[in-house]
Amino acid sequence: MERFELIVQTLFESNNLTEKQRQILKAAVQLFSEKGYAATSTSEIAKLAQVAEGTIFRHYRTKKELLLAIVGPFMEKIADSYIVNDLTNLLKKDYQRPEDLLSAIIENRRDIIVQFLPLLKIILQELPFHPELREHFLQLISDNMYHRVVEVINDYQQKGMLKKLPPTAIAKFAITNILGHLFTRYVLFPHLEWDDVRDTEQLIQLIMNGIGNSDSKVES
Amino acid sequence: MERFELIVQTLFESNNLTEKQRQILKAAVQLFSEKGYAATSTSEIAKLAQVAEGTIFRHYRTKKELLLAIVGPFMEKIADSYIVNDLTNLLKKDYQRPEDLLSAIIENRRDIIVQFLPLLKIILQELPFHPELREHFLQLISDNMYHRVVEVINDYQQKGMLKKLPPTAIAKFAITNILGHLFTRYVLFPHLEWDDVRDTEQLIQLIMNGIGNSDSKVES
DNA sequence: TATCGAAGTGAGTAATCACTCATTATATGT
DNA sequence: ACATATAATGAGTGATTACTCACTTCGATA
Repeated sequence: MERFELIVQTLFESNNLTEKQRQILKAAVQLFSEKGYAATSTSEIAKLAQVAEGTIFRHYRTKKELLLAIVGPFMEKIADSYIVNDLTNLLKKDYQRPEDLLSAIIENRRDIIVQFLPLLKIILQELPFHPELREHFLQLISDNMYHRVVEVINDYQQKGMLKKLPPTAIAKFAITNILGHLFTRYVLFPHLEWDDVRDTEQLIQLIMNGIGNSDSKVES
Repeated sequence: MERFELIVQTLFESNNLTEKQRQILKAAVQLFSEKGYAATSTSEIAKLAQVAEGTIFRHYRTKKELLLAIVGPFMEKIADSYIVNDLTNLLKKDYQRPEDLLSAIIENRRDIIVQFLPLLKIILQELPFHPELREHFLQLISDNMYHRVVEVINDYQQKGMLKKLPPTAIAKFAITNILGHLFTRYVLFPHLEWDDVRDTEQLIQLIMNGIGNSDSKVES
């Protein structure tokens, strides 16, 4: 199954969509991610979806509603189920060393980014221009993820495995490095040659040096 | 002087522009950064610049040429003079401790980002859709900055102040953290309350823990 | 098989798009 | 003051935009 089809299917599996509706969503995801929302016309979408232009407006009253019909469910479903649940599962496994948890998180995040890259590009592109999207996004993070992360960090700190810095600073540092790495790897320079195994190991080591307690430091 | 005027003046000080031309560039920078390039019409630009729409096309044959007339000089002048020269000056000062150099770089980068935020937003927005811009950008970095950075890292490593990791890994780690921090600080969540002094100190400490040699480690 | 609501169509809408061009205003050098 | 060039204009261009609507097709149920 091709890329955009997989995205639409994963994202709208619960909804029962018409064949034409799925084609519209698929075409919209592709064109929005390739050309940007504003630079994509509804006639283009209709043409690529092999659908009359009127069919688009039967299901989505405006072009923006089509965008929200794609981005909204992604942020709710994916950001909610994938990210939160998967992260929770990761945290539940009670990795003995924080670096093991880090490693699991990175691999998990890598899969999501690779699979949903086009959707992430759309969101990154449109977030600055739609304040309601930004707030929705922020709320998802602060409501669901923030407390869990702080909890886990506290836990590791009490076990003496993390420096006694403010948990928010540790979280921000780790997230910045993980997302920064994955962003440069898959968004900025995906065509460069990468040694993923080595890079990941190096990244974890650097992060752990930053936040880990010296007593249990990893030897180079 | 207002924000966009300052940007245009700084960027085109050497060129002798007509008053109308400066108004056009100023309006274009504002609208492109606020609404995005594709979502901004030439009639809007003309209206905001208080200029006939034809005047725009007297100076710039197409809308895209207007975009390149803004983004190109920024990348050449600013990225070349500001970033490269300032960084070179920073490096020349031979900061004894790498954390002092880091601190200076962060403050320097902060000023640039704050001053040219609208232009940076335009570039971040349009980079994915203009391969020639991306290559130009990449070349500027790899040609001018890469070697200098590696040199400095080597220097500090030989003085025993940095871990003997590959200089590229150290550079990537430091850059990721600095840009990641400034990005979240000024682009993602500029409206949140920040304690810049404390945050910067904390960031430097975390970075130094990651790459600094344990012998000369900063005590918490 | 008849019925009926939903799905799909495509020609048509006014508005707006980037861009042109003949004309007018302004600046400069002599 | 005059000539010449450049800057600026704004009405006008065809193409394209998001979107509408009267109509046809489809599919399930009775």
